[in-house]
Amino acid sequence: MIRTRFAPSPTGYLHVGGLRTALYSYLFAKQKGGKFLLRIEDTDRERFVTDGTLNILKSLYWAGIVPDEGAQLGKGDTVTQKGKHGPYIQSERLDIYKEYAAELLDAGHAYYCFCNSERLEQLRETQQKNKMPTGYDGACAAMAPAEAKKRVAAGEKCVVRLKMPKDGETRAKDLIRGEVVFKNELQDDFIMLKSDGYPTYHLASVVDDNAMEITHVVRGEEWLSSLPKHIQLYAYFKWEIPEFSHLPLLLNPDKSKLSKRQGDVAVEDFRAKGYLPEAMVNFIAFLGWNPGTAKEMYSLEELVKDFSLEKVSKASAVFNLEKLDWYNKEYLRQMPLEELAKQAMPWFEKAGLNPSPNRGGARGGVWFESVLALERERVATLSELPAAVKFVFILPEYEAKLLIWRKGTLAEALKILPEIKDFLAGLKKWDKASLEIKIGEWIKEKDYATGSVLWPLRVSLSGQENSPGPYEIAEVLGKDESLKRLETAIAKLKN
RNA sequence: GGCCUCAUCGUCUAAUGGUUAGGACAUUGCCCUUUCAAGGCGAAAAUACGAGUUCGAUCCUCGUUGGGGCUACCA
Repeated sequence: MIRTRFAPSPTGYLHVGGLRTALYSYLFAKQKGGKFLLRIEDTDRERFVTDGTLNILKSLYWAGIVPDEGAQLGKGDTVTQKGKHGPYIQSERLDIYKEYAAELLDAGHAYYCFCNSERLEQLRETQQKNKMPTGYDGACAAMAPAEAKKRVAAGEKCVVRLKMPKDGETRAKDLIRGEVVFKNELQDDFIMLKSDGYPTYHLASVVDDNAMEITHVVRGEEWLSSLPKHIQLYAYFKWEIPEFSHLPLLLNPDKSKLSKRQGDVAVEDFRAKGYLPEAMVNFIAFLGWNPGTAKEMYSLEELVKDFSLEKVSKASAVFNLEKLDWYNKEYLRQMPLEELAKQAMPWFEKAGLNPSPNRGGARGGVWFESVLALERERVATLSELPAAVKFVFILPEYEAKLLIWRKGTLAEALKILPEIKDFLAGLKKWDKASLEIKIGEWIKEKDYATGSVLWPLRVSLSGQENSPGPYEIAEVLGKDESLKRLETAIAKLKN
């Protein structure tokens, strides 16, 4: 049984890079009929953020990535846990890490270290100055275990370091990169248990991945350098080593490391901007992976079918929003109107536009859908929708000269607008299709240039230079409102 | 500085030891058209550089350059 995990730290929000890591991990597990779990790595008490876990959970669920096991989003926005390998929150597993650390201590694979940060800092400085590789010099490794124990018992502050072999090399397999080789002489004895009793990432993640029976570790490339540490831990514990996949990182448009300074990096920011989860997932999935076919639109289900870790590219990818906009537009167009109305509703409330005014007669709630249909193909995000259709709710202020077609004249507009208004007033059927036919016939009969009628008509109805066509606007506005707006336009021209 | 790692159009990427180096987004031209959007048909745009292997390298090897990661009692 394949088991993968996503193991974020609750330091605030879910990063888009994290979303991709979670996604790839999820896709791989689902494709193989395995399980995807969520573990919370909250071993850094300084960076801990209270609602961090909740925020991550919300973003993950929003994207449709729901863990089978581990931390879950519970009712009423709470964090719950599910599964037999728990707890899945590392701060609740402190005793477990201590036990394993003790085991390594007893076996002589680890030792207490009493060096203070001043000494370590100085050591690092000298090493840098002498162009030496930096790292702990192993000073405390020489201390007799009995003495070390005595000092610990006396309450002296200390950490626990792992003894790393200093000769030969460590070879590891990575599903994306192939074999990776590290020289052991460069490996220093790293800290696995901090002086506050919390484990570092290295110890905690290895212990947990083993305890939670993780078969495939999918994580960011920033972990590649510490892979030898983890391999050594597995070796000392005599545990089976999982398969590793280190994903390439995401970059800013200037190719620097993706940062908050150069734009949004939190998944919740994109959600707040009105991006759809389908678009976000599709876009993120294609940053570093593609099926090798021309197929661009992929639902989460389709990704589960076609995704493959081996096809993930090795090079880091620029996080370029232009394509996200395109994806979002596409999904906005594909979405059933009823669903769009549901999702757009909060945005209209926020904009102070009442989405269900007593308009459109018997059509009632369907009216809102027809309003959205007007502009859905012209906006990139949900958040742009209210402003785009505001003209339906409130006729914008506009200059009289806007009513004059670029190939027409004031006199012409002044002549045609009242005529078309009278003609429309006599019509019985008021839907887009019949309006289009009737008005078309009328124009032909009168032998007017199409634009000389449609332009002023459209501007009268929308009050805008750019807008959807006059027939569809007229249908949405209804006959009374349409005629009223024509009246207004004519009055404007006469002034 | 040291170590690890990566390198195809502006961006995401496809491809093979022999191709007109393909697609998508973005840009742009034309068409459609009352405007905008959409749509249709086009255009421009890349194998970082230098050696080597080879009849032939974008592809294999080495080097250079450039980017990124790590180098924390952060993850």
